[in-house]
Amino acid sequence: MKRDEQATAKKREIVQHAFDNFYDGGFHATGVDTVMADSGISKRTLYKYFPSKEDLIDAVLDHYGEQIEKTLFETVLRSCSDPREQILKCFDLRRQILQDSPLRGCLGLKAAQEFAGRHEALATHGKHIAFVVDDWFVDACQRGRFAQPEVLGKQIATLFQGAVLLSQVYGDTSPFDPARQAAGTLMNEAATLVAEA
Amino acid sequence: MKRDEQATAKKREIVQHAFDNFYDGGFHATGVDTVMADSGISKRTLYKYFPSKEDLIDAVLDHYGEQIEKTLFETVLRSCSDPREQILKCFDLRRQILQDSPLRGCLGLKAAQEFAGRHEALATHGKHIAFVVDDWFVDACQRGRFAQPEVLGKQIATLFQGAVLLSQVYGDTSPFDPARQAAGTLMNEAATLVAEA
DNA sequence: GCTTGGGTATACAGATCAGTTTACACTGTC
DNA sequence: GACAGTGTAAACTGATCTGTATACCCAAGC
Repeated sequence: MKRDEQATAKKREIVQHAFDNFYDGGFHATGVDTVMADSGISKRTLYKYFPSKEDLIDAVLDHYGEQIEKTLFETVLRSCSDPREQILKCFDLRRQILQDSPLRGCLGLKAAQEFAGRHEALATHGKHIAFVVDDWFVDACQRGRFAQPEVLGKQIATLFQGAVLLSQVYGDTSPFDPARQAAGTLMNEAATLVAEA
Repeated sequence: MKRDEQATAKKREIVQHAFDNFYDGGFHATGVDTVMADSGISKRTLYKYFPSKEDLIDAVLDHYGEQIEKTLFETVLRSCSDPREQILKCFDLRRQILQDSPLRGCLGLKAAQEFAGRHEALATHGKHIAFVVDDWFVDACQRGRFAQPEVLGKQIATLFQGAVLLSQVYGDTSPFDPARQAAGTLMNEAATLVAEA
């Protein structure tokens, strides 16, 4: 393996471990030593790739954002073309991703919570992911030609984020059942309104 | 003022300040020194009333739980008798409580997030408040004789908690608008199902 | 008026954590 | 085979945080 390939591979590996460590233990409460021990790398190497803990957290949030955008939304867009089905599939796929570790919630919101008023750059980075989710559902509702797509999109996004959150509280993904069903009901209602008009 | 009265008053005062400090800054990231400085008390006094930071956090969570149960739910129950109106009023009142500081989210969920896998007692205490919210909405839906009250109650609770959460992200309480509206739509639908049966 | 409980101020111990530095080992390239 | 780049291991600095201990102050109650 070439030097630069090795470097990016190592970097990815560190981010992957840090991702799990921060996700499970929180950003403040998890020390860089934990990440080091878990990744099996020395402190010097860690600080070579990531000049500060802040940089590492930033990379972890990027990784999470990509997971949401690529693994969730892009997969859903490829799987079917009907916006209504896409929205419901979003609930199913998010639930599946969360299945193995339902206690973790949303890392973006976790960052937004922990860094609010303390480190605005990282808080904003975390919030950005929540905005992406909101926007995606609004966009899907517009493509589906529902009545009041902005309102409906935000309603579904609220159900979606609420289900992720409550999965953390309940320790399982059962909150996705009523949330997904509610999304369906709201879409039916919005479709009826359009048909009547 | 008698000694014991003074003592409980002082304790309440400390809890009130600690409540704001932890709410704004997080439990891990906020030191007892911050609480001391903000309350204007010495470290010795703090540790006389609360033998450890854990005890202080526990008292703060109790305070928050009481605020939710008394200031929110009991007030709503007194204000009107129709369960449907009570549920909608819940959204309005929660929004009003959050109005001055919409960035804070739910303290119970904050505790559940921060202490998950690190301090189970406090994590459970935080989660308990979320369960209370869930149960209250399910109970209200049962009193309202809606179809599938358990499902509807959990759907409304998901919207409610999601709105609190997204208010934090958006920095204002605007997410309550679509969430409240969605709760109304879902209740209409459930009432129609009952009427048809 | 003296004691006693409650208070402040502050220094301190012990732990933890971010980040730096030093010393040393391995490996691909010329 | 020398060398530069990359890695580990580990000691160390300085800051921060929880919790304790010491010394002193004030006001209520007998």
